[in-house]
Amino acid sequence: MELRTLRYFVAVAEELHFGRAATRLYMSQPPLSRAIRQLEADLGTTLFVRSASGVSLTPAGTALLAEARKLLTQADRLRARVAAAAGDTSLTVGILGDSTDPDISRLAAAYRDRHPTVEVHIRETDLDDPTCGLRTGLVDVALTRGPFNRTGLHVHELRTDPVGAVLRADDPLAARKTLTLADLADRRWFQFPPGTDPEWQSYWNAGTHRGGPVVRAVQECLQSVLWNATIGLTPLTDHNPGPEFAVVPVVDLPPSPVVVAWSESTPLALSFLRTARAIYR
Amino acid sequence: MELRTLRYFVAVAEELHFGRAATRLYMSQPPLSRAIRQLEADLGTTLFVRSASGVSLTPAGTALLAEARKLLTQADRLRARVAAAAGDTSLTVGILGDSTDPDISRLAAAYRDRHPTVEVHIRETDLDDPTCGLRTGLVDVALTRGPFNRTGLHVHELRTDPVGAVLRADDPLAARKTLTLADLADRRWFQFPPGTDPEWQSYWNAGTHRGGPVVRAVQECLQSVLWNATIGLTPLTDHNPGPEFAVVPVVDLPPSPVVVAWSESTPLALSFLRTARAIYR
DNA sequence: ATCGCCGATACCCGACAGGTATCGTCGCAG
DNA sequence: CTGCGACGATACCTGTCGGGTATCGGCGAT
Repeated sequence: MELRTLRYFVAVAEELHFGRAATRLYMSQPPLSRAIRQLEADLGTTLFVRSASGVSLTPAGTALLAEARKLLTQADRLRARVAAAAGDTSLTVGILGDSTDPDISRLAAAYRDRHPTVEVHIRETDLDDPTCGLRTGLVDVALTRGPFNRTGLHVHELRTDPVGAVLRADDPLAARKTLTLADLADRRWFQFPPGTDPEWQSYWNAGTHRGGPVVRAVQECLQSVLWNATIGLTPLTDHNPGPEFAVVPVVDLPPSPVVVAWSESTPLALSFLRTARAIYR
Repeated sequence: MELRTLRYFVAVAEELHFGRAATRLYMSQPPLSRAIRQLEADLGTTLFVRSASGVSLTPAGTALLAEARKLLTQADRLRARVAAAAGDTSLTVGILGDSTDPDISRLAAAYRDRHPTVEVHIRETDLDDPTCGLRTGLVDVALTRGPFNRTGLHVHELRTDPVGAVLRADDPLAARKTLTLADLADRRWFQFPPGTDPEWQSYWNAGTHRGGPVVRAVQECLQSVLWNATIGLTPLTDHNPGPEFAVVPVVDLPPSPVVVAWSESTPLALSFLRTARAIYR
């Protein structure tokens, strides 16, 4: 019997529906069903009555619901007490300005939830510094994208996304299902400001130097796509930039990694890494 | 943060020594160290000060010790409440008379601990019924050895032990490191009473019928070794039968499985299986 | 200076928690 | 009564993680 299992149980007991509970828990239904069965085996008792007309609680299930809620809130209190005893502290997180990833808000919520007394400062940075100020000590931990020069930094890869080109919706290439670099060879790309990390710069310009406007932020990049014949590149997530744009996968670009980076392995930095891994699982 | 991790933490905090805590938890030291580090990362705080002169608690660790103890006792209470709501019930466990396995007492302790309100009945059975009365409904679940006729039964294998021959300490073969069936060909073996499960009988007589005394229990078998030139077979565990005997591995006998068997998959039977698997891990 | 204790590290492996695809069953509508 | 949709269960695959053994490194004691 673990706390995770009890959280699963509470979700099912509140929804009285395995599918909805699974959605709420950001997981699929079969492992949830299995976990509940295991909990039943663990406690030696049936907790739910599964019938075609729905799911309901047995007496033991009702008792468990009350007890599990108490236990889980006490577990939350435990976190708070330990954090208080550790002395309140603060953590500065750098994120890239382009991060429109919906998971980020989930991560922020989860981290504040697990570490309520830690003062979290968010620092958004321009596109020219993928380390978000890690080296200059401006931030303790960065949630960003690779690749960049990682000497002296710890880096953990969370996920990789394929990369696509951002085009105006009326661009002749916008209807294509996929693109290659050759299709984009005659377009102007954007440039990074001087001083930008070379690995990063080379990655987003696909290896060669392209004459185009200098951009510092995603918005500038998009504007540049709208007003010039400029190419924008963006990771392909399920987030869409807007109806006036089309995003088409570029098949011969390597995928772009989402990473957590930090320079000092303090417990707080590691705790951020930990919840990030849990969210991006 | 899971309950298991907190139990680990409490053990280390009480012993202030990773090695001793690991022993107490029936595990080895490295995974314990790792689990504590993960807990520290999870909470975002250092919990122990590791120095060559010993391990001590940080303020956060001290706070966690108190809180974790409370949480764990409440978790135990939760089990009890759910069991009470489920209505008290009873479970009859059959074990083979020969089970001198030290894990069995640990299993019994763990099961009573996890299911305090379940009335557990133990029924020891003779060597002639490896199912311990499962088929006749005398027991709900059996902790026994294979192989036996398993039609209509659910069987889960916990472990397999190699098999050895029990000899008098002054037997000429007693000094050997290993034996083969050929070495034992001229000895008399024991016989099982009529009605014994055929698979079981064939296994412990290594396939052929051997003329020898009929035995019903391990003690009879050992007496027979002492007083006749009879061969006894026994699984090789770290338990020793006594100084007047020698146990020598027989290399050409298949190993003997320790199993849990049950006929009705009731929650209580499954709960017994679950704790057995946890103990015999 | 060396030895020994003890926690950390490195590495391996089996178990398990997660996923997708599909099934079985029951209620309901036509 | 038959087809269909909803929903939990089952089957199966895969990556992660919790367990193990072997070994290292650092500090204290003799």
